[in-house]
Amino acid sequence: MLIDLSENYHILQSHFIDLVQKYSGDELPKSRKRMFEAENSFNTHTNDGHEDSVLEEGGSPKRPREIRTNISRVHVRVDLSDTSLVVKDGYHWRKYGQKVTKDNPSPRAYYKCSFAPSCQVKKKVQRSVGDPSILIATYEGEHNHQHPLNAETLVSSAHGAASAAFSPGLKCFEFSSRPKETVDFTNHGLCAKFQRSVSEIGSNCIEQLMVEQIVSSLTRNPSFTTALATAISGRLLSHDSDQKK
DNA sequence: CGGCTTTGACCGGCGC
DNA sequence: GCGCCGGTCAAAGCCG
Repeated sequence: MLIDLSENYHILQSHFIDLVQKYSGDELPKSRKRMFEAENSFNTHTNDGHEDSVLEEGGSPKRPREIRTNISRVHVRVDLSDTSLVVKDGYHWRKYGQKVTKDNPSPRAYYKCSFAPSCQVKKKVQRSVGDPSILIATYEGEHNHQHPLNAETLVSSAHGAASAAFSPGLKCFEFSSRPKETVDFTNHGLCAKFQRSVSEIGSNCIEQLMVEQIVSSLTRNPSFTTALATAISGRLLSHDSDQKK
């Protein structure tokens, strides 16, 4: 399992590097290119917790900027008449700003997690330029507390995009890498219903992406690998002692 | 009264 | 150095 996890991680990493190289040319407008690079640099740290950026390896060494972690994006379909920039994901957010950005006529709202004072997770919510009925929520960082509504679910252990995917109240989740694939979360019930929704859509691709997201999240989490290694070694030790008996 | 939203001001990074 | 722009701050206002 560990080998599989590790291989999947490296496959994902090489795919990502390919994408970065593909889009690092002059195809994007300068402002968007900058945004693209900044956002991707947040996603390119290694699974041992170091913040080495793939872009920094090949790019300019100057700019020892703050590198934020665990960027994930959630797309939520809302009523067009609903002008509030609110994405209900179960967490408690405090709005601290709103701004109209250059590349989008609809304002962008800025939120901080207010459930725990020490939690530094931020969220940006803005309507999609192409489809105003879709709200794009960008999450930065990871919560250092359990989910307020369903601490018993995967949410408390999965990170980043995966935790966003399992958050309750979402009407729709969209993988950032595949903008056209959406999963209906209108009904409550989380994982079981999520799996049912996936099968209803009949797309193995979505399931595969989900698995990849979770694998990526778990392999990034050092405590998960430590716990897994401890569990395996404990099981082997007990198996040894059983055999000796 | 406390928590939240609104909104103009301010700050810092980046390109020219 | 200057201007643009995204992100953040903080005072004022709103609401339960």
